[in-house]
Amino acid sequence: MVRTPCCDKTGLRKGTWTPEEDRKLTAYVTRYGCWNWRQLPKYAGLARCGKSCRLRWMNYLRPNVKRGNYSKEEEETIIRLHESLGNRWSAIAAELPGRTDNEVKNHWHTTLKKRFKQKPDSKENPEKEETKLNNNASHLVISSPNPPLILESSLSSPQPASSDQNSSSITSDNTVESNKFGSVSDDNSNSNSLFEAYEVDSGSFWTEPFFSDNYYMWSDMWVPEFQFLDDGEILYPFGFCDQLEDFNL
DNA sequence: AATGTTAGCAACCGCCGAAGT
DNA sequence: AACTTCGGCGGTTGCTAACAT
Repeated sequence: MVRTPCCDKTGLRKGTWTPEEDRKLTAYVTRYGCWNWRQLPKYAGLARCGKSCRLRWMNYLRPNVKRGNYSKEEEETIIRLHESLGNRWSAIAAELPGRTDNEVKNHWHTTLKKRFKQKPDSKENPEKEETKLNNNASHLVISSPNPPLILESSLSSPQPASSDQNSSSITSDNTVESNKFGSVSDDNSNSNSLFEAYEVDSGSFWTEPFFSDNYYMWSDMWVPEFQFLDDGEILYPFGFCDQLEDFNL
């Protein structure tokens, strides 16, 4: 079987993303969604392979991606799930709202593994114990922790991570389940609040991100005035959500 | 201050399974 | 059934800032 290479070796950029590339990708995905990652860079005006765009969006640009220090609870969750699941980083990350598999993996390798090694009774590469995987369902039931955990299987499209404010996650069957981190914060001052407000108002944003009648018109697409801050945060413009609704997104 | 080493993280690579043709 | 395409995943690499000498 011959597979086409994921990257055209000629003319495609590699390496660190520039703010301009971030802006283009964010603007495009925000408006049109990720209808086809391989085709997307062409329409978004990016000299990147689709995989690179997907990775950048999922791990960095996507709204609600939580960055910065891990809480004690998050670290304990990673350690506990790693004991149960092994290196199934996407499944572990699914239990940590806002964290990506890449970030969880990095944190494990850079921090937690060393700490883990210091404990003589810890298992470095534990067998995957008693994981029951239902191939048809979206839930993975782990019977070792008590109470049993129900993990979402990896989602195929950009899924808004649950907000810190409501400490809940949206399951694939559109039910909302509270997560075990529990504490509800009243702090609405963080920079994600604008986007989160939009998510609440428009459930179709992630499920109907693409309208086919003019998706090809990237050259005249509306590009909001994003501000990319030094720490990686993105400030969405005032009225951004209203404008999205005007586009029937 | 200069150089070497380490840690942390962003990004790439290659493989796999699912879905489509 | 065979092949192709795509999204997703985990392993790995390479860059850079921080730290040590």
